[in-house]
Amino acid sequence: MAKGGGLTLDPDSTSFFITNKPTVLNSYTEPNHTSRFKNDIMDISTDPIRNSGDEDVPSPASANWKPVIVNEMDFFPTDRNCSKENHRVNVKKESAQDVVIRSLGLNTGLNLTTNTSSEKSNEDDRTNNTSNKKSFNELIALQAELDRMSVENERLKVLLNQVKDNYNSLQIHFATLMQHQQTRKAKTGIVDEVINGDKSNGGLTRQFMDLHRVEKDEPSHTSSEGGLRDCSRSPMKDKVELEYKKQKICTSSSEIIQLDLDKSDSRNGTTTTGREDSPDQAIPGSALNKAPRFTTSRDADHQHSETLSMIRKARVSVRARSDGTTINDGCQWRKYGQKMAKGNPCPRAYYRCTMGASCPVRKQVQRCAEDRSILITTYEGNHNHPLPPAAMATASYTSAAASMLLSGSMPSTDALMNSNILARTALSSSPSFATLSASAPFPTVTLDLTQPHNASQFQRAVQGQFNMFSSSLPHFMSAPQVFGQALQNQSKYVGLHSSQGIELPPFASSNQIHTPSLSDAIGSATAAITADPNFTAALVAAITSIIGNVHSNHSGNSTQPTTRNNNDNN
DNA sequence: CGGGTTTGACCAGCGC
DNA sequence: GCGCTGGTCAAACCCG
Repeated sequence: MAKGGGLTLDPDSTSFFITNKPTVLNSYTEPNHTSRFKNDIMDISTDPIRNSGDEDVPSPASANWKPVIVNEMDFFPTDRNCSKENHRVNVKKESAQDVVIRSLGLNTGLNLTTNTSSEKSNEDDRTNNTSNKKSFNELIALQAELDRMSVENERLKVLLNQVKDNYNSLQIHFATLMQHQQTRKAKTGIVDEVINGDKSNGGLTRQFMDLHRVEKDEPSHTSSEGGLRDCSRSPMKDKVELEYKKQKICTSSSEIIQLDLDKSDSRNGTTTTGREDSPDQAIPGSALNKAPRFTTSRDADHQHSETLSMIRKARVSVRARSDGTTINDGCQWRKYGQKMAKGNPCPRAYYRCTMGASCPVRKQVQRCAEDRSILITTYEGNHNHPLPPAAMATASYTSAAASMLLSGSMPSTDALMNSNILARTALSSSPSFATLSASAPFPTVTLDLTQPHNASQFQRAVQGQFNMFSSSLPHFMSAPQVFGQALQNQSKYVGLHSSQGIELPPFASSNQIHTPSLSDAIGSATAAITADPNFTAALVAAITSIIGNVHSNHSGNSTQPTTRNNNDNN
């Protein structure tokens, strides 16, 4: 490009390159022309323009001819097709841009003239200044354009986030409406005792029922008055929709706490019925049994049974990559059936927990039709027996489902708040990580642990909530122990225990194992999470289990031993 | 022999 | 009412 060296301007990087050799300038730019000095500056002797006898350009042989030595520039090397006039030297002309720049008082600060000849310095400076000012204008324009694009980019980002939020909200709402339609057709004679029961506790729930009715489109709902609800409405749907309304309306923690407290009134627990498969025992250790009692026992019984039955049907589905027939969740299962499910060539296996005499917990295992390496495990119910620490994660799935799907049904304490926050944090941080489905037949929360992105995001969510939890964790379940147990579980998967220098029995109690520091645990958990999705599943459930424990401990109204409480003794 | 798995049958819910 | 589908049961079978 530059034959004799000099100064060039890289149009891409907008930086100047100074070469050693001065260049004899034999070209110039028309005042209003957008082209720049050409890089293919020729030697005067070989310049066809000069040889053309153009009278505007003095010949070297003439007395007036003075070679103009300036730095070679290449502002726009692609502009190689400009007319011959562009190559002429007319340093006495001043471009309009120069005038503008000078009138604006702009000082490029660029004095890149390498020519030391005093008699040519003025012309050199003028030529350099002209080109530099033009380039400076270009820089300013580019910078302005860059700034404008940045602003536009930010605006689009905000717009995208808004669209995503709206999409998620609509998705939840759509699922709710679908559930509503199905339940409305299915149920015809349900007497609304929930509403009646809420009359005794300030009517805050009523407000949401009314709000719900106001927002409903169906005339059958808008026409109802005086606390009577459409008989076709199922409590399940109401719970789901209430949660949806809550997420839309509540923007502060205090609001959420208040609402949760209100809901706890309508659902406080009673003693168990003793039926082995009763919902009460299906949710052992659930905070449902420990809520403050504000309503009559009849209402409480009814609402309690409804809610428990509802939660009994809530499911947690975990998608994780596994080569085995099932994921190692620490529980003992007995397969009692296998069916070919519609739409999936892989059979669905049915398992029942055998760790308890009449444990109601069951799970379904089926491989993903699209990706056979993904194992979809769906848990249902809660254990009614003590569980080893390694199985604590599994024991918590249904509680997590209740928290995420029916958080409005949970009696509220600050711990419950944490539970909701955790669920919402996971959901909000990565909508693709956990998805809620209120569609028939059962409300299901799906944890997708097949993507490392989701796992890491949830890990961050858990880590973010960790400090909040650690301050309220029960004394018998310190935060490091949580991760310790999780790490213990993980160690069985990937052999991390060897790195810890300890050997862990399969169901070793927490106080027998090495308790890592918080930072170590988090760090190890982070590494483990990214290494094994199964561990992420365990960690998810472990955290939610602790949340449940915290709540149970805070409520202090336990009427029966629970699975988690029993585990807490470890 | 006990515990777990397999597999065909049975039942209930739902849609047409 | 009928067929489809999901879920469960239980006898037969397998395995350590």
